[in-house]
Amino acid sequence: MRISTKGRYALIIMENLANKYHEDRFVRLNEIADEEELSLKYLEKIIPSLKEKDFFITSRGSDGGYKLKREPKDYTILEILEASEGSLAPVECITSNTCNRKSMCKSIGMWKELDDTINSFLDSKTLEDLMEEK
Amino acid sequence: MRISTKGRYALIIMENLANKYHEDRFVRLNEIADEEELSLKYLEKIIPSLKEKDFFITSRGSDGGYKLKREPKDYTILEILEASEGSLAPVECITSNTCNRKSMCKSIGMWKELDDTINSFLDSKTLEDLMEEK
DNA sequence: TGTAATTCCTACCAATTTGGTAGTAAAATA
DNA sequence: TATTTTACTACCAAATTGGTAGGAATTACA
Repeated sequence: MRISTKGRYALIIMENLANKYHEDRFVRLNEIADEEELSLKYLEKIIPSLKEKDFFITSRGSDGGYKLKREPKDYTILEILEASEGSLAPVECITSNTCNRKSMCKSIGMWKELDDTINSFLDSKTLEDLMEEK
Repeated sequence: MRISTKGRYALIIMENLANKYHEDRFVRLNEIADEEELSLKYLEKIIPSLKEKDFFITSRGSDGGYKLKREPKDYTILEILEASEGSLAPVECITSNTCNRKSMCKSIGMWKELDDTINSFLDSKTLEDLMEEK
């Protein structure tokens, strides 16, 4: 039941930008890739899902880059992970309703409780919490 | 962050046997496959990881099959899922210690808390809870 | 006006994981 | 000995994961 690199790297991008929030400048993705020792090209592929959720202000061209739109405390870890990974639901039937064992399934209630547990934990954590961690 | 069919089907096998616990007989895997509308051959592949944890008493040959060793209330959902899926840790570094970003990582504390949250929830649920669900 | 730097976009790809199937050996019962 | 069942091993196709590559669009600056 793993979070993939997509979600983990998305969190790293956001956390890197959070630490530079008060510098009020556009941060190049290459700067993040260098500092975090990750591939620029791969980070480029993770960015669109975050941008879609309106997480940052971007500037293209020379001197362009990214900066957070809101304050770090106003991003929950849940919304960042859901943006990059999709739903975190432990079983598909919670979100999709397409299971044909539904009538006989005795586990669905437990899975829903687990999903709620995970979601409410991640919804209670913000980017700021990660910054204070260090 | 999905539980795979291995874990879900393991739970189904265990829950099926739990409902027949008081019948005190060996239940053929084919009976479970039929009732749950799952492939016998695939269930056969899930069984060894459960057997390894000493979850049931087995009998081979004609009239053979499986029955639970302990009472349903004495199996936690956590141990069943861990037996079939391996660790449920949301990131590898919690269990393996092989991450080279470790010194700079600001998320590890949060991941550990999430792991604890998931584990303690699943440790609080037993096979019996699933039976009462229906 | 041209050049460099940067985001944005699309296509490709190898390795791993997932979700199985198939066949046969070993054991137990009748 | 025949039948039934678990136990074991090998194989396999499709999807997912974790990338790489290349170029177009956009902007700042000399």
